[in-house]
Amino acid sequence: MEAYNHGKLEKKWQKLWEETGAFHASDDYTKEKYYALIEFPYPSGQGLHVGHPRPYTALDIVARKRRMEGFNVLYPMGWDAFGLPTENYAIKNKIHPRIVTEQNIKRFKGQLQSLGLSFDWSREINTTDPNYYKWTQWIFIQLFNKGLAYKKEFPINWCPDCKCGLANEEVVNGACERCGTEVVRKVKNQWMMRITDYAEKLIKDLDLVDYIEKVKIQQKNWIGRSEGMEVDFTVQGLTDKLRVYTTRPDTLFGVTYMVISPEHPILEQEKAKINNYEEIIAYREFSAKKSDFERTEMSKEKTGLIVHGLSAINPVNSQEIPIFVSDYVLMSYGTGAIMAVPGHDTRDWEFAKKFQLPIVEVVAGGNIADAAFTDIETGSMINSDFLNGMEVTAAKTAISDYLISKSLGESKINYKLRDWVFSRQRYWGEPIPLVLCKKCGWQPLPESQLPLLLPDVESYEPTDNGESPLAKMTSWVNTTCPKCGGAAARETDTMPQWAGSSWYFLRYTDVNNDQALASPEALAYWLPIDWYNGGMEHTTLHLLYSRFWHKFLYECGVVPTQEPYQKRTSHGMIMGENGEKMSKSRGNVVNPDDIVEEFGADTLRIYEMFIGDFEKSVPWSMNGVKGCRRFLDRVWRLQEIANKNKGYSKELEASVHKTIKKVSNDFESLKYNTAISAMMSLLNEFTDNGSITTDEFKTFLLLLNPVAPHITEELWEKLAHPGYIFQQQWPVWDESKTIDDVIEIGVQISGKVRSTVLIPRIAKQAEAEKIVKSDEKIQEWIKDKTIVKEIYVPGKIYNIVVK
RNA sequence: GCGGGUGUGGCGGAAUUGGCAGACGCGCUAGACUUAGGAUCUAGUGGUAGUACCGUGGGGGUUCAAGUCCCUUCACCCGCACCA
Repeated sequence: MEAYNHGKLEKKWQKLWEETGAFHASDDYTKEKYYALIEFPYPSGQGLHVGHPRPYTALDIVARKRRMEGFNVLYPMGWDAFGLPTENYAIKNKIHPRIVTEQNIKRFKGQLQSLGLSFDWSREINTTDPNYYKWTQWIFIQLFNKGLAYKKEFPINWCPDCKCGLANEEVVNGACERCGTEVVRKVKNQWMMRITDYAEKLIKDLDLVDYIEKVKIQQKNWIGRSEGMEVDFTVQGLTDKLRVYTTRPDTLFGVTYMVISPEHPILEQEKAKINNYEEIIAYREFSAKKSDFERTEMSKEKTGLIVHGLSAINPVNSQEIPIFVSDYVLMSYGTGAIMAVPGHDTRDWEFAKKFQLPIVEVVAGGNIADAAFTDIETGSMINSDFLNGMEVTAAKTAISDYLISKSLGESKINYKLRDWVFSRQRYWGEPIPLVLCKKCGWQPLPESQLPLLLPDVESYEPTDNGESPLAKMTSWVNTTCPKCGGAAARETDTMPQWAGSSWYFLRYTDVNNDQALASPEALAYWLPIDWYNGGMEHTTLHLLYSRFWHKFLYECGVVPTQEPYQKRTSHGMIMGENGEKMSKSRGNVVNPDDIVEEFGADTLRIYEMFIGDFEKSVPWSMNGVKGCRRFLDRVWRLQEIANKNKGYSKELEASVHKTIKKVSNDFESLKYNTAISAMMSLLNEFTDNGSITTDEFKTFLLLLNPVAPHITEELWEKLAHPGYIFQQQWPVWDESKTIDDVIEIGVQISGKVRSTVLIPRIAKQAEAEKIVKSDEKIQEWIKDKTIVKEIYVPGKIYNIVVK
């Protein structure tokens, strides 16, 4: 028997798969389809990380199994190639980002192909390809035409190092997600996406899909829906009311002051009446200078000051109350003004303590001298006139009805979700296909002028004044208005990286279409994506953005489904051997190329699937890799004990059927580790048995094939089975054969296992009792004891309680 | 602070409805074969003081029976963070 030469054999089969187009999805729309998708990678300069193959292999297993089950499978791959790291690298090394991207993709693709992943490479896409981003631009124009893309003066998160604006989602702990620099506020004129219009649908339609629960919860938390009321407070001497948002209208009688945000417009409007206006402006500037991080840090200590000259009237008890300015009230949420109920809101309580404001108890049940009582489950209303004695929920309804009937307020739903800042002042992104005409305003390019190509520039370095590098290209910027033909200027900001990834899964269905982003037939056939796997870090960014675009395209009649992804799962990270995150600086990075070279792709694939719970982070283990290689060596040596007999032998039949069942089920439910352990166990039985039939060997190879496609293909060929293994049928199990007639059950004495007995699975109480009591050990245990009770659970346990 | 999650051998991890805790793999120990072994094979491997007892973060409870259910408590991880 020749040795298991993984290098030679893996290349051989990869070449054959490629030449025969083995994994190309068919355009035969009459077959039952299956669309499996993994998040396409950003082709970074570092090359593939051992974390990448984990999800790719997991869905490769599903894709390969589905093909064997007769489905027409689409399992595509592409490149999310716009983005900052490439641009930064290009600037540093004076190479055009396009060249850098090409090089990186070449490397990534070679690495992925060496893993034997069954991607349909004929459908490869690249977000930086003009034929692709033509449609990204086209979608942008549709959004613009429907008023969902708009330009706005907006204080954005600005990274002084990247010289670029960031979306809220890209700011982590007040620092830039990419480079870690502290983010500052900067007011800029930005393109925005009205994702907030879809807030309700983005929450509600989670009911239509099968996502792992934590993804749904995170999305809901991020959108942050809250139900409450807007209530009008009269300001002394003004006709305009001061409107607040509250989720606790029931505590209205406990309001002892109001707080408005330092940016609240009333301050500007009524500055004549405000005696300490200068002081307030100084406070506003002080707050504005604080970074997000400082704001968070300082949350322990409330700051602010009273607005002299303005006071408000509580609409339910006509009490006059002071108005304060404080930056704990945000202009960007609700109305930028709150009614303060220090007795029942922690922040108001802290503020009231600091400024020695009265604290009134309106919900009995807590101790408001020590802390605000915020519980809404227990407690009843006091000091609240007609609400007294009611439970909180009842009081909410009563006060709402009252306020609405008196036109003092109205019900209101608020969301934490903000509109999506869509502009980037960077070169390496999709140009925004709009021009600004002095006469006609912002005008979209006609479709015939798409794609609007990213021009070659002399220098693509970001500018210090915060403008895109494209702004320097006057010959490109100056153009004519598509509407009136007059002089106009192009938008010079580019789109964020999230743009290209918000719809890429649509393009895979019909990659070469130049009439539409994909044909309606292709979309109708392939959508929705049956199984989408990706990282948890994309739950609030990519997943939300792409669902938003998809919903928009659904309303435009472009796509046939409300939701893009039917099922979403998520994988855990692979950590370094020392349990820390893999990074160059920690020196614990494992390069997949080295593993493929030394042990083979099949070993790497098995290892990454066997390493642990797919959803959890796990440390890398070189010894674990070796163990998986040993397993494949033993699989290879099965040749030595294979005989020519057909069918399953009596000794192994039950185990084979059980293993088919376990592996089939586990592959469907993210339990790749136990599927592999089941195959290892079967292999152990095979070797213990000393001989296996052709059919036992065949079944084993078929089960292993999705995980270890190369070695199984080779052994299939060596055994002279007809065809290729990837064309075979997935094995089926006979349920009746998985059930043993005689089983071993534990026998307990007073709840402790003292012996085991072999017993017919369907044995009745009397029969079981006879078998159990003839067991020597048990006889010893029950000797001289009184049997109090006997419990027999067929197939499980026999318990004798003695005294 | 809020939301979500996790605690099981030396390590990664298994354990349908409560029903033999530790599958499978690593590591370790002994032996075999070897000039040699980081190869392969065989046997063993939760702890302890060897027929027993103790063991699933800690404490309490329900039950004939608890890793699994209930109460309580601790530790760690992830996400959000003044969202009224």
